[in-house]
Amino acid sequence: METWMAQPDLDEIDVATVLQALADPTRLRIVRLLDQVEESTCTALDLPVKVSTVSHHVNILRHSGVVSTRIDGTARPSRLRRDDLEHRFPGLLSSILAATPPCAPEPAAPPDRDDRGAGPAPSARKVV
Amino acid sequence: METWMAQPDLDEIDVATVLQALADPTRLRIVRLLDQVEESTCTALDLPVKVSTVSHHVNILRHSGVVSTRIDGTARPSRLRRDDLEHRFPGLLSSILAATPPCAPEPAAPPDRDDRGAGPAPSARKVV
DNA sequence: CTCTATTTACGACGAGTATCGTAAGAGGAG
DNA sequence: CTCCTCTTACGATACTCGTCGTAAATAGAG
Repeated sequence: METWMAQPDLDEIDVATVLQALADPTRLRIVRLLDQVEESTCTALDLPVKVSTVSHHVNILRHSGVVSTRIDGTARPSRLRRDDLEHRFPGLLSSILAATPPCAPEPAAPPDRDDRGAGPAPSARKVV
Repeated sequence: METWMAQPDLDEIDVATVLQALADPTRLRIVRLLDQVEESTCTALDLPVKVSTVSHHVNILRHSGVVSTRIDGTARPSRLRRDDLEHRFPGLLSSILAATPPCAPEPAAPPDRDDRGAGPAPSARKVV
């Protein structure tokens, strides 16, 4: 039987907390990496910060409900809670991952350019 | 001809900047209010902070690309850039607004400090 | 048992920022 | 014109938080 670390239940996930968790660049990068490798430990993640800092960020991501962490001996591999987040906030995580250019290998065609319908066009208006 | 304040162009909107803008509770509340009233000035928004602070937050929201501000005499009514955001990050803003109840109580984050718990598997994920 | 590798808890420090009060522009009313 | 309201720019302050180094806890290997 696999053991997991404590994490918020599905209906306990707060959108404000999730946004706060995803607001940090390092944490957003962790989410991007986990989107690619599916599962990884703190030391395996290639990040420009120390491992203790990575552990701190993964904790925040888990407490916010973004990732879940499994206990495997001394290792703590984490993965994205894709289905949970998609069920709770449909389209949120997917749009964030799709819109992230730096490490995204362009999986599919970018969003079609349907020439905005009613959006403000700053260039066509007087801007102060 | 309407005059608008400077704002980032559609393809200049960065998802990390947007997430950082939406991470603040006061700004998220502003977004919620603008979702209901469609357009409002800083003084008209009912918020527990001073007007100068509201203006500061609206500036951040505009620079991140979340809202656009019109110049109407001395007034500066702002509104959500719904179509732009939907076009750039499909499903992001809508999922956030859908997950945020209009009169939601302040989410006091429960101090779930049970990190090393190695507790039972989360009920949402049945593990072996 | 000892030894080592992995992870996290704990302070501590520094940068970023949310908030405020005040004051200065800007535009409408009289 | 003057007066008033709305908005924002500017410091100043307090506080959150991202980062680090160190140490403790855990589990596997020898």
